[in-house]
Amino acid sequence: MNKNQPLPWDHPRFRSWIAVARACQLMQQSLARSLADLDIKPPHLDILVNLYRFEGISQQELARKLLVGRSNMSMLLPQMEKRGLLLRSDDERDKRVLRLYLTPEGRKLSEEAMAIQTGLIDRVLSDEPIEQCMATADSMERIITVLLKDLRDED
Amino acid sequence: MNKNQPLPWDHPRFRSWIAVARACQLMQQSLARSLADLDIKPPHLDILVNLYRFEGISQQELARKLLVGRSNMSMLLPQMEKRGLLLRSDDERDKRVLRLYLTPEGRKLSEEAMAIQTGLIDRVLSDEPIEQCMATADSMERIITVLLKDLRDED
DNA sequence: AAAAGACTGTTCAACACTGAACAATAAAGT
DNA sequence: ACTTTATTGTTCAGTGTTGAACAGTCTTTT
Repeated sequence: MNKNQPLPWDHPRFRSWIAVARACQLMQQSLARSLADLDIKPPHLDILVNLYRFEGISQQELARKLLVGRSNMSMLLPQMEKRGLLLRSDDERDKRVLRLYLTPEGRKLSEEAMAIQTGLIDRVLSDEPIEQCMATADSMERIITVLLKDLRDED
Repeated sequence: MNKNQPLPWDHPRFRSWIAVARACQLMQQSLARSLADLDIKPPHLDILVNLYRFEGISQQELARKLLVGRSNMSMLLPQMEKRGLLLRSDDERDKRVLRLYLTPEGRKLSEEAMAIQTGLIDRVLSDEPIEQCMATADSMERIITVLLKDLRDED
């Protein structure tokens, strides 16, 4: 029976991925706590970071980058807009889309939040050699490519 | 300004971790689709795998392993019990705890689900050299240790 | 032009997860 | 023995996320 169905935890790639998933889950929880001081949660941070980097992005593009549904953005963004963190302005060329911009206040909060995130990552990864980090990054980017390709093929 | 606040994406460990998180998110979504055939979701799989491995575990211990709240188990387990996948039997030494056991049906479903998960991981990671996988696993396990220590220190 | 199809953002009902309050039980302190 | 403190599992209200249905706008086809 163990011949027909070898136990997954004897499988190196399986073990390896389980560790990745667990680490991610824990990091997410830790990040959530660290961000509580700024009164935002990880999803808000993801939004802020992407607006910081890609000014004028649309809600749709943002949702795609974050791998979430459009409806999710429709819930979070107005709430962040009311809080004065960002602006949603009509695109004149295409009246369907809303283009997103950080306010100065949003930009400031983004920087604080990114500092917290970077600090956390730095502290937790401080024992990992930099070459190992880069090698892992390369691996993960290849994996992301494969998975994104899967995703597109299913439509 | 870039001196005072260097942009995170120029920071190797940051970039590296973002890639890890993204890969995880995508893998989770892909797994959810693959599991749909068996009519279960990733949280159910996590439960099944742990019951498969640690027979007679309590709900509390299970929740701790999965890094979720006890209330979560109180929601999912009765529902899986009704489906005939597992049994919750009283512990005689301590009448507070419920000990969890897979039924034969649950065991069968677990094996099918694990086969699906292993297959997915294998396919997606097939291009990654095995040594790289092991090195990443070591990294991640160190990271997990650090984060779990954090978690304990906060109580 | 007109019609058909595609795309963007919104709404809503369904479901998932959490943390706090709770009841039952066990363990420790007095 | 009795009281206090801890632990286990449950319930519930609050919050987050999703996918489907929808209205408004563009694009393509005819």
